[in-house]
Amino acid sequence: MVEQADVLRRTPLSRDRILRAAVALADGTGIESLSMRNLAQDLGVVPMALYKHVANKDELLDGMIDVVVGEIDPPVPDTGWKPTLRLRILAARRMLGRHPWAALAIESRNTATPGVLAYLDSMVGVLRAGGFSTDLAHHVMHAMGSRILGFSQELFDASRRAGRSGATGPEPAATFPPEAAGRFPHLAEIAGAASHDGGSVVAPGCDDQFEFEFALDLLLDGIERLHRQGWTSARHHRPDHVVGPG
Amino acid sequence: MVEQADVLRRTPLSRDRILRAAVALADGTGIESLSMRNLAQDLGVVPMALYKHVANKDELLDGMIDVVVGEIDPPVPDTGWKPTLRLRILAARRMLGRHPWAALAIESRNTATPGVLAYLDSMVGVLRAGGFSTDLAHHVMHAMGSRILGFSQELFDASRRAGRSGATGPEPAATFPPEAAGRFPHLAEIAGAASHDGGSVVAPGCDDQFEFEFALDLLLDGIERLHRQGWTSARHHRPDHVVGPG
DNA sequence: CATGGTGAGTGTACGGCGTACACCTGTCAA
DNA sequence: TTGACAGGTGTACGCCGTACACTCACCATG
Repeated sequence: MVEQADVLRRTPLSRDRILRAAVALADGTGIESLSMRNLAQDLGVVPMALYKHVANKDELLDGMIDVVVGEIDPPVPDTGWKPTLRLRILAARRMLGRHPWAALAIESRNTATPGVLAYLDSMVGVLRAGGFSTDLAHHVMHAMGSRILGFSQELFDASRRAGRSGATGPEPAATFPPEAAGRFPHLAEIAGAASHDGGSVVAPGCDDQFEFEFALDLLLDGIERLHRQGWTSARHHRPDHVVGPG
Repeated sequence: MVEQADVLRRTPLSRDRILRAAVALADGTGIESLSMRNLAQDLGVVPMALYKHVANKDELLDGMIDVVVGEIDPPVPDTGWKPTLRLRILAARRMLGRHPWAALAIESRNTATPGVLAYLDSMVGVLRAGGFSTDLAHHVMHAMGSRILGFSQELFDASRRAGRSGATGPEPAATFPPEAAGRFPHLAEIAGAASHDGGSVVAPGCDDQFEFEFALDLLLDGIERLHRQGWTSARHHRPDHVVGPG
C-alpha cells in the first residue's frame, strides 16, 4: 500500500499524465467536478504542482480536448466524400459517447485547439478531394457546424448532462415532465410519436442514434444535391439576404 | 443622489426585477461575470436578499432564459409552414444577437424551461398545421435541434464569446491564427473562400447571416422534400441502423 | 569532491464564488 | 397592543483558481 502510493508519488508528473488523468476524472465524475484540487489529489500531488505543466485550467481543458479529438478514428479511404464524411462523423459521435463532457467543453472554448483544427482541416480535404469548390466547401463546413464533430445539436442532450456519465437510464423523460403534457399538447403528441412501428424497438423513448443519422443524412443529401448542381454562392448571395440553396 | 439611491433601495425587490437586472447584467458584461454578488450590487441589495425570490442560481438562469425566449416574435400567420418556421427562427436568431449569452446558457441547462417548451410546442404546431405527421414532425424537431431556437450551431461562434458583447470587431480571425495556415492548408484555402464575388460585400470575413440562412434553407428544403414524399420512419427505421432520409 | 544553478513539487494565502443559517425590522391583521 | 410574517441583512463555511515564496533533489561544472 505505502509502497504503491510511494511509486505513484515517485512517478514524475508530466503534461501527458495530467491530461490523461483529467480526461479520466471528467469521464468518471463529470466536467463540473473537475477541479485542479481534485485532479491533483487523483495524481497524489499538491494542486500547485499541476501549474508546472499546464498554464492554467483553460489550457488544461484545451489539452483534454485535443486528447479526445485525437481519439477519433482517422478517415477511411472510401469510394467518395459522402461515405467518408459520414463514417468519420459517426466515429466522432462514438468518441463523444465515451467522453460526454467533451461537447460542452469544446463549445465553451472560444478558440480552436490544434487538434480540432487538424480534424476540421482533414474534413475539408475530403470535400475538396470529392470535387467541391472552395466556395461550396466553405459554406458546407459552416452548415455542418458542430455536427461535423459528431455533436447531436439537440437542445436537451441526455448524454450532455454534466453529472455522472453512464447509466443515465432512469429518467428518459426528465426534460419533459408529464404534468406539462396538458400545457404543451403538440409536444405531448410528438413525444410518443417515435413509434418506430417498423422495427423491434424496445424503449418507449426515441432512438438517439436514429435521430442523429436521420439529421446527418438529411444534411448530407442536401449537400450532395448542391454539389451535383454546381451550386455557387455568386448566384445566391445578395446584400439583402435573399439567400439559400433554393 | 442619495435620494435616487434611496428610491432604488426602497423599490421592493421582486422576481421580475431580479430577472430583468440579471439579463441586463449578462448582456452587458457576459454571463461569466454574472454572480449573485454582482447582481445584488446592481440592485442595491445584499446578495442573500435575492434568495427570497429565486431558489438558487440555477433557477435564476432558468428564469432569465424564459425572459429572453419570451422576447422572440410570435409566429406570423403565413402561407405555409416553411416561411412561418423560417421567419420565426430568424426572429429567434435576432434575440440571440441581443443576448449572446443565452445560447450557452440554454445548452448548459439539463432541463427545459416552460418558456422553451412553449416555444417548441408552437413550432411543432406549425408543422402539424402544415400537414406533417406526428412521426415526421418528431424527427424533424430532432433534426433541427437547437437551430430551431436560432442557434448558429457553429463550432466557434464569435457571438458566443463570453466576454463583452457588442463591438467584437477587431479580430475576426481569432479562431484561426495566421501562423497555423501552413499546417492546415485546406482550412487556409477555405478561409478566404467566402469570396462573395457576386455581391457588394465589404468585410473579408464571412457573412454570419448568410451562413446561417444557407444552413437553415438547406435543412428546410430537405424537410420539405421528405414531407412531399410522404416520408415515414416505418420504411427506414431498422435495428441495424440502416437509416436516413435516403 | 565541492558548488551553485535549475526545475519540480510544496505551503500558504488571497479574493472570489454559491449559499446555509440566524437575525433584524417594518407592516399589518386580530 | 400584539404577534406573526415576509423581506432584507450579516456572518460564516467550504469550495474554487492561482500568485508567490519556499524547499530540495539533481546535475554540470570547477
